[in-house]
Amino acid sequence: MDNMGDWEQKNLISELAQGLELARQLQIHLNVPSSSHEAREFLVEKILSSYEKALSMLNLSSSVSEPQAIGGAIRMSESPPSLTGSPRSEDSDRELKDQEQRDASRKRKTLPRWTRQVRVNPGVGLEGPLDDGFSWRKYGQKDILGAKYPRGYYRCTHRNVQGCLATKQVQRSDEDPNVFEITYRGRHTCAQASATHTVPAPASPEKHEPINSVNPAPLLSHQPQQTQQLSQEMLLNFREALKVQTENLDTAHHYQQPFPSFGFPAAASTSSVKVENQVFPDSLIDNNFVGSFSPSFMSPATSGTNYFTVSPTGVNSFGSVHQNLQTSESAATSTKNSPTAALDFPFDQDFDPNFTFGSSGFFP
DNA sequence: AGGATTTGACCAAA
DNA sequence: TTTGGTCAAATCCT
Repeated sequence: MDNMGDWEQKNLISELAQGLELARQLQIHLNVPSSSHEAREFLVEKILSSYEKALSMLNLSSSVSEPQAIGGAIRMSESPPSLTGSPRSEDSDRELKDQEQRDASRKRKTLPRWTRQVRVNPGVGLEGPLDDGFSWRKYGQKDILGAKYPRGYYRCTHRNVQGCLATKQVQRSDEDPNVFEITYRGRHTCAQASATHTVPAPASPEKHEPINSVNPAPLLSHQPQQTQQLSQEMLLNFREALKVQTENLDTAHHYQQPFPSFGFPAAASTSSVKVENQVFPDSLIDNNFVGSFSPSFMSPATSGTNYFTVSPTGVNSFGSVHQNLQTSESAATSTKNSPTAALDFPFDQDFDPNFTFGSSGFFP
């Protein structure tokens, strides 16, 4: 991206101003014994997210790793240029196939990737699918050598139409089935992403997605097409349920990457996110506390790990109930429901906070 | 009917 | 040659 647009600049200023205001509020709260711990926590989170968001804005405006890759070296071969989304013809398809694959490979190398680990608490039933605001479509599943569970591959639903190259891989941990490693690649360039950031669309409260694929019972039903944003109400609830504990707040040095989106299991009571490859801003949880819808960022865990826990209560707030638990482990390739759960999270979309958690069969 | 998911095959990187 | 990632036809679900 080039320069920051006016609106971006305004957003940045507004974000910083908000952070300031929140800090003041926090100060007030600190002096008021009656103020609840939770309220303070919210404020802290909100502040962190405001600043993180501001940083990311700055970062995005100057850095471009992904976009560049996309537009430059990589070229979009994906789909036909047409934005209509019309499927390409078979013939041309064939012809393009080779090249596309090659390009894809190149992309593989070029696009930034980052991994997060999300822990889901089994306790509650399941997770509902939360949407991160992005729509993901599963395009493959593969058994990975040495891994107990298959890895699910997801790409942005708008790939063909808008050339959005964002993809993610969801791998359930062998050791702890409640932990999912989500690897994101590429930043969302689709309208959805931008739309999200700018204006949080009203989300449809129901976007629940089935979360897992591995459940014995195919319950899922909804598809990821959902809309992306959570309603404010949901966000609030969610937020309340979430507690972010940041261990390292260094904000990292760079927020260069887009945020991954990960889905969150609804049921999860707790989830921890860890950024492994560098620098990502991790932010995450948004707090909608003050009305801003902006997603918030958690702290980047630079080296650390960010955990965010979702209390069961929170889960309930989402209300999504998908109980699809499958245990599919063995089924290596069978994925049943896709996890595309997108949660619209309050994550910032600017960053691409997409968080979708696809669960492909992960939950027990 | 349209769109998403499943799943075996294909391809490239390691 | 092996393994991971993607494609795409078949199938499933709304």
